Amino acid sequence: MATGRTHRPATRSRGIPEATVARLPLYLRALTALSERSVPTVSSEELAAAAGVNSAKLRKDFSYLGSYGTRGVGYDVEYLVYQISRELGLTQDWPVVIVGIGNLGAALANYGGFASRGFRVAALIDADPEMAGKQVAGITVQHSDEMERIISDNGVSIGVITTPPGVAQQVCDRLVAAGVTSILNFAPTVLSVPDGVDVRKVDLSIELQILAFHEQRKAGEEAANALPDGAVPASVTRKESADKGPDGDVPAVMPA
Amino acid sequence: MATGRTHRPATRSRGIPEATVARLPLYLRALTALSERSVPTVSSEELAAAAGVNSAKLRKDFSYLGSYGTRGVGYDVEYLVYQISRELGLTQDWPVVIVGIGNLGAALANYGGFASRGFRVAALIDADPEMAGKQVAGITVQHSDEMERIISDNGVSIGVITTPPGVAQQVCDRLVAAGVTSILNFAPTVLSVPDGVDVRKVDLSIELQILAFHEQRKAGEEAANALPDGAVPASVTRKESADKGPDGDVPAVMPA
DNA sequence: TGATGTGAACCCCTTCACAGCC
DNA sequence: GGCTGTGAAGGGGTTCACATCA
Repeated sequence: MATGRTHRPATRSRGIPEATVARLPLYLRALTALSERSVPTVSSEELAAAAGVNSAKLRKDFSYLGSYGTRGVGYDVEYLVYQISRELGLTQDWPVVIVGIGNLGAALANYGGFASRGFRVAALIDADPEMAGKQVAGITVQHSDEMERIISDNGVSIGVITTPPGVAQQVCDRLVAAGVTSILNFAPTVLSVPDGVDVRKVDLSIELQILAFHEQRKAGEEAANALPDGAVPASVTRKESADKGPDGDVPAVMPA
Repeated sequence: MATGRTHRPATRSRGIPEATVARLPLYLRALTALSERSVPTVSSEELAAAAGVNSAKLRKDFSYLGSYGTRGVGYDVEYLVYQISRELGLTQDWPVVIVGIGNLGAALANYGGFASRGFRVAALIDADPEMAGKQVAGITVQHSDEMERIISDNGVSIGVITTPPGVAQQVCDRLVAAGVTSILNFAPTVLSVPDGVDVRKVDLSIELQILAFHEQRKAGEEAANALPDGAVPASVTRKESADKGPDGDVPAVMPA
């Protein structure tokens, strides 16, 4: 990077931007598809198109990992798959527990994409005694009482919370106390965790609301602007119109 | 804003930063909880804590909406709930269709948080003739053949895709052709859409991979770096260190 | 020749710190 | 006195554009 060194700046290691990390899985997926089609190399342009980003961004992202490409040629697909997998920590197996086996928890348990990439459902946990013992996705549901033992026995460091919002924080606390340091939260609640624990959230309702915001914009401004605040709610005429388009390409993320 | 005007800058309307829009649902949720407890006002500090952000950010966010607070006092809860709802377009009803009624689609259909906030499941659609006619979450599943008619008849502008990845793009194309301009994609695929159509994606696998990356960091480098691929991986000294901590509060989504 | 790797410009967002108002 | 609203500073991330090198 800074230096013109080619072979892995050695100590650069830290400092992969969070935004880049969030895109690595995207690149990996695109590369895996190419790999299955036995494509040997790709240019940044082609791969970027497949991943839905622009090529400059992709090259910059890869530059944080090292110089894995060949000028005038492109990137070796297999090699990149390996490097990104390694960077993401997917060369090892991550046991995961899912807590809260309702509709969503069961759906996730059945989700194939899990095992495909280094993740293994180590246990399904539910607070309902009725659920305990039942089979979901070929796995026997266990009662919450077992949570600490399960986590400890399996060395689980990643937990998925699919409980009702009311109990999400306490489930989270127990997971953390038992040794979990990464949590994927599907419950519509803000979780507070100690330093060193990562939380990512997935929230259907929030996503829909963001879409609604833009949708309203597209429909025309009359609606929202029509009423002098203190006043009465809208009527919202609506009428198509493309204009604004939040962004040419993709919506976006954001850090925390 | 720019001007010192107090009463709804009228034409300011556009220009709410995307990052702010993404947090409005969070504020709204916290405010709704306060409202249910009949709390009349909140300070930026309290509300920020409840929403998991810092107070400066919250005040800045609200400043894009207008001057809705009272210095020395705080914000009126009910008033803010209304203003944010209006801004997000939740004062109207948004009919939504869910395409792909497998485990996940069914789970979403059963998800309560839907109706609670201006969203209404107008239809469940599946390509499997076996599914058509079945009841899921109290709604009769309809066959894909009906898609265009359903969207048109109900004025649907938001679609949720929970199909297998292989058919997601074609489903997307049909939705868009039929008039849908906002899509929430749960399929692990990059969707391409024309300008003016918003896509947000929710991807379990990507979230887990991001967590794995950080998890690997916490665990120390030995593991992944141990193998000398094409050359030698890094040594990456690193040693715990809370430092970086992806963030204190909340993670996020990402574009398409 | 052609595509990578990257400094530098640019832009958006976050954070600070305090002026302004109740 | 207390808390909002906001210029200004600071950081990150994206994009540009080109030097670099197989």
